[in-house]
Amino acid sequence: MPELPEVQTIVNMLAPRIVGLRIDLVELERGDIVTPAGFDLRAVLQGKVISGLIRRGKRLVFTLEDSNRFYVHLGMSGRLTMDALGTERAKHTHLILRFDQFELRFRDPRRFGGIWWMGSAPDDSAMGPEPLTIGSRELLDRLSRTTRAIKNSLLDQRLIAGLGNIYVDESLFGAGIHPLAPAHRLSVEQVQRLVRSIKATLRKALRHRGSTLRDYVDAEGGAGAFQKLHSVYDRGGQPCRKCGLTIRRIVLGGRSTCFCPGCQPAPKRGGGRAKPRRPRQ
DNA sequence: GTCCATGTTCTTTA
DNA sequence: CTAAAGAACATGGA
Repeated sequence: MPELPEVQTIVNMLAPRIVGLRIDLVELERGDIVTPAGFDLRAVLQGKVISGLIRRGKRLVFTLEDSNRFYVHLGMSGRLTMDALGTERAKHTHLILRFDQFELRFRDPRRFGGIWWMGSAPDDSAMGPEPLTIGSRELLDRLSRTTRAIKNSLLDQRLIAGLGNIYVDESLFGAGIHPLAPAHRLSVEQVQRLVRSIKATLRKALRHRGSTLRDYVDAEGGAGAFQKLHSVYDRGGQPCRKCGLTIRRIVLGGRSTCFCPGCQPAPKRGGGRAKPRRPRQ
């Protein structure tokens, strides 16, 4: 469900409210949402002060006063909301952090999300660079190493972190690039347009507090509004807002993919740039 | 009953 | 061996 704009919206609302607060009580209703398995979250969280909250990719990374960290990933159906004490807890609420004036609830019916304990170790995850600050040179370099379709490449969090199905489709539309175009065959100009489109798309989505298609809500339970402005995502069969042709929906890597056949012409066969560089050992 | 869903990871195939 | 494609995970809504 939540991609970079949705996760950032939650962080923006949450951080000023919880940084500096002490976790008075930890209630873990389902232990199996915690990684590593069997880890005693209450033992390391209860009584601690939260000293920081940032977004990295699609993760919400919490720092404690003792420099230990953990992150929440919302998966497909996860929600992280601030709720009044004593109010009814919705089904599938798996973790509650109680503060003095309210509580933070993690709810996730499908349980693709969860809590990951990071401890104090440096972040050695293989996550790719942030899309809002990546340079076109760096993206070009990364794309040049894979023959996969650009759509699949941009969904790979190790290549670039934070984009999901919605914002990849929207960004490719903005750049006029067909989702099936092989990543390593994109021209320098195409990658420059792509980086500009990714940043413009994400910034605009952030201004509208993300996209709500079914599950996403912000930290106060409110919906986003960017779904009303989507150019292609979830618009298969409808007319393109730019050229009027019918938006097409195909399946790529098991994910629905929407694009405009007029604005995003099919990739040329052959030609293009050199073969992908084999990573040197 | 069927199909589909904003994501990630493990397994299988080439 | 590696890279890429496919399947699996769990629940709910149309």
